[in-house]
Amino acid sequence: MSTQNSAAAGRPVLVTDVLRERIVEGDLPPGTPLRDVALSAELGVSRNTLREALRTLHDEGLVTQRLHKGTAVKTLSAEDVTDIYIARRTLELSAVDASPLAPEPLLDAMEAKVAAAELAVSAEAWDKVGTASLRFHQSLVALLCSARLDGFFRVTIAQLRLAFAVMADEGAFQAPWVARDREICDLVRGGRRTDAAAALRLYLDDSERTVLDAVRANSRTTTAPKGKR
Amino acid sequence: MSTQNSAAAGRPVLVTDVLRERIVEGDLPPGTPLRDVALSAELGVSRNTLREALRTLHDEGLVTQRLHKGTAVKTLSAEDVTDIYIARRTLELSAVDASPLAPEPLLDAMEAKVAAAELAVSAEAWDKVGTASLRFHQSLVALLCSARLDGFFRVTIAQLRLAFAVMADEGAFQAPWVARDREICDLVRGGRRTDAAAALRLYLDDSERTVLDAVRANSRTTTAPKGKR
DNA sequence: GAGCTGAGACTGTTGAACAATCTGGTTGCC
DNA sequence: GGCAACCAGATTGTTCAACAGTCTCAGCTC
Repeated sequence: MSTQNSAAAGRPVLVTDVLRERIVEGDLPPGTPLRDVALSAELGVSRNTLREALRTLHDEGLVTQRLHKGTAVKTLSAEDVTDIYIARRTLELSAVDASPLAPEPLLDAMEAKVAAAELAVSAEAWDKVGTASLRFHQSLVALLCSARLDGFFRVTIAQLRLAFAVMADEGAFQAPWVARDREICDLVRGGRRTDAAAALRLYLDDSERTVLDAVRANSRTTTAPKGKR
Repeated sequence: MSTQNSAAAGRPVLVTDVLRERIVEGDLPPGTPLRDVALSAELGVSRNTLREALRTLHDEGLVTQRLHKGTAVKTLSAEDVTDIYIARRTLELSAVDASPLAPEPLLDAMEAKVAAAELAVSAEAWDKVGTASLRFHQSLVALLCSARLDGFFRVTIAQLRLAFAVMADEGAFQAPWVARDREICDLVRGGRRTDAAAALRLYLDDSERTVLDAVRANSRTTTAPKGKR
């Protein structure tokens, strides 16, 4: 039902998309080895095409490749998380700073993302909330009007989802984040740049702490007690 | 003497490096078609390996790939240039802002890059000056202490060099930029963040204007007068 | 029980093959 | 003579089968 064959028969870009989806959705948890013979058979493409897809995912930082040891879904280290949050602070705070110059449609799009996240919360679709919230932050960065920064941020956020995948996302526990998204969004729309930046900075600090705790807890359970592999 | 064969026989990562070097150094000017059969023979690798290298370069934005039309060295548009300079402003200005928190060795490294650029100027090695100056800006972004931002900036700068490659880099014409690099570097080291940011902003504005003019002039000469392909 | 050895599995890379598509020139028609 | 259809060569996208190099682990020896 989940791992159907010939799901992506055809273009290699589709294979890449399928694998990326499975990875960021947590279907393939961090550490999972991606063996090309098995995967190429499962997806109905040749080994060469699959290897091209894996290389793209490697360039995006979603998998690790070691010579003659193959490919595996990347396990985020604590250093990775702090690195990612430096990038988030840099881009998102710059975006808030540049928000007065942003074209109106982009601000509308940003507001729409917050509304979507709030909708997911009220519908108690907890598995969708995290993604919806990240979409808001993506649309925040979009205020900078740089396709390159957008692309970089998208990849970075995808990597961050690797950490989310190992977190126990226990329902209503996520709702407060969306409320803070709304607060930041409204401050930006109201032109209160300094306040928005302050709120965003606190948000990112708290978020980083949460993710770091989860990653550290996960690294302990997967290395110390059980010598798995 | 220049296009030797078996120059990169071996690993595909080496093939990628060789091609990237040739592209950013202007050896392969923008628009040059990269035909895989010819290139794979020239570099002494198989077509499959070469195609993997081309895919990586595509992910880095150095070449364009269109279905059934193959790969060609990317020609930077005016939109690309403004996009790149938005990214430069975002990252470099953030770096200046974060410079008080940067570890001392990174500040030393930054100063060393400026010194290297000045050395190239006094040696009148004009072909090296542009690269040396960009290395200073790379080391400036390094103050942010994020490997991901470093990598993104490296790729972005490599794309910018596509524009440099089509510019007539006529010698001493480049020296003033290095002097301004020195000014910015000293302001950063002196802890005068605001002044450094102002100087950097003016620098980037002027630089963007120069590159934009060159790109626009180039696009006119390659489309309007001569219907060259 | 520690260290060596060999078999099997997997990866990295190659070369050849084939279908789909693009390009440029030629042919035929008006 | 001009224009459209068309055909052939070239190039790309993708697949397949093969082989050498490397890693892993079980079994053997001491």
